[in-house]
Amino acid sequence: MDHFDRKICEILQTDARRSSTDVAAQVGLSVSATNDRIRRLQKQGIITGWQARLAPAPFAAATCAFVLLDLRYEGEAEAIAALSAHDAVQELHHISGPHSYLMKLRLADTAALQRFLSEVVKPLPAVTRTESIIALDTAKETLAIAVPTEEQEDG
Amino acid sequence: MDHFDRKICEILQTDARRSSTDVAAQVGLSVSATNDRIRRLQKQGIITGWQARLAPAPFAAATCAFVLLDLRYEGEAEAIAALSAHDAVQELHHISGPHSYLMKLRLADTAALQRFLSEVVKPLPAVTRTESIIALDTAKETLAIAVPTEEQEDG
DNA sequence: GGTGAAATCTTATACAG
DNA sequence: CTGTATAAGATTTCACC
Repeated sequence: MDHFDRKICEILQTDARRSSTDVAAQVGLSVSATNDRIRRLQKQGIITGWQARLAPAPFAAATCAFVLLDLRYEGEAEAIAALSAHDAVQELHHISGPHSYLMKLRLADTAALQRFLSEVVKPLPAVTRTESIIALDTAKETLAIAVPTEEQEDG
Repeated sequence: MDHFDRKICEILQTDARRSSTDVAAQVGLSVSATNDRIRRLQKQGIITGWQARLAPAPFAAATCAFVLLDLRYEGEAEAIAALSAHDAVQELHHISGPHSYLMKLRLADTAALQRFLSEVVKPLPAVTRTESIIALDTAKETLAIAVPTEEQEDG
């Protein structure tokens, strides 16, 4: 993980379809060295995947909601596995504070949220309570992380 | 937006680097038709971007936190713009319920969170109160949305 | 580690059917 | 939309530093 790797990651995070020729020119390495590094970054698990971002609206996923979950210990693992398997569930975090988990959902509308809660979440025996928060508007939504330009003590 | 478009989106959401030849073979169209569709999907704003997913740990972004923000109306827009500009801020949603906004952060550690709150969030005049939630463990984290196989009344 | 160039493979464009 | 042809461009491989 040197300066070149970070620059490659930064470029590909923004535009995964940039050609190696292009990336090579921007980072100041040869095409073959750049390709080697991209392959190595994938193998090391630093680049974990390549995805096209899709607009939610055309796929009936315009409504974003967060659900705070209270869980009892018995059945917790099963509940988390079941929820993670749903493709309406975009995020599922075990959290600090009074609630157990925070779940982010993408659904067609509030009716679909109601259906998801009553048909998927409520039937899980571990779930004792839920608290839903609707996202009225989203100012920012990305998985991109900051790629520092200077060296760090990680990786 | 027909069956072919949805299948193309589904494939590219999972692997943005799949070659057109590959995608064409999987959806059952010619390479030229597939390329035309990919270009059209981008132009229509259905495919909004291409990104490499990066592992947070090697970039000192291993800590994920959610911050509930209470804002007063004056200066709200400026505060949201300022927070959105930060690359530690991955998500920023205007939400229903007692709090105004929900913000998702990725930072090196809790010390960095403390610094972000005191140096970036607290100085914003619109912010009246914050409540931080630390993600102890993340079971699922994706921006992928469900691509229904059947026709829908959207787009 | 890196380079550069040839060989191979992929993609883009255009057009006939 | 399919299929083909051609041109442009990308990737891989390899000899060499």
